[in-house]
Amino acid sequence: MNDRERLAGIDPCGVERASVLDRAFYDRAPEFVARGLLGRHLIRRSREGVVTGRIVETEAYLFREDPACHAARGRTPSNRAMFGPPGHAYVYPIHSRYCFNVVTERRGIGSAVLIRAVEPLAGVALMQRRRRRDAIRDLARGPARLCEAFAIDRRLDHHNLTVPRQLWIADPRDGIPEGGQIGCSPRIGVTSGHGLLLRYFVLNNPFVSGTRRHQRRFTHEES
DNA sequence: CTACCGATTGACT
DNA sequence: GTCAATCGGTAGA
Repeated sequence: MNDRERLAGIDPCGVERASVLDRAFYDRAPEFVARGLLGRHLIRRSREGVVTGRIVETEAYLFREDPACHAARGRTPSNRAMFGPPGHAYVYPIHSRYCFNVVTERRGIGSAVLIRAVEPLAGVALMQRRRRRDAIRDLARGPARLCEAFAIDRRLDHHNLTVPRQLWIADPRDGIPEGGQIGCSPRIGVTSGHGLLLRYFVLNNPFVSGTRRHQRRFTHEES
């Protein structure tokens, strides 16, 4: 980056550095990060082109008293990124696919936020090619579909999301209904920790995953 | 080494 | 709604 670019706040890719979510954003409890990510834009730049999507569904995974969290039984070679610095990616394989998380809280605390769905914005044709599917609603509705559409795999495990390179999340929010009300429910697919309401989603957004049953809003009074 | 399993998806009734 | 494919990670012999 030369001085002119530095002064303009522009990196060599032409992206405004100020628009990228920074370390401080991720260095908080995962419940806050999960809610705060709704409405932000996920951006993936690769040799094939650029794709972007609005984050509409997330899930928090807690370091303590959360049996569904991959860090619950300590460090393993596979979950190492979870214990690393906040704002880095934790990408792990499941059922021969991938899921993408952002690491939260300080180094040594194994917590993260799973990005479950985005609403496609730019690069729809590229996403359709990667997914071998035309229906826009199904391009990134679900964590593994999202990874396929955005070409996210284990090579991006540990990737630093706080610089605008390959994969990052932009600061501006949009697409949240008036009043800022968001949905809250148990997490999808987990075999434990069902009493925890750690899934967050944009209400009435058709790009949120799950069936109609999953779109029901829970309150903290019910189990 | 083998056995088991999952934060999923897509096809099908 | 149901169900099976699929394979890396993990635990245990």
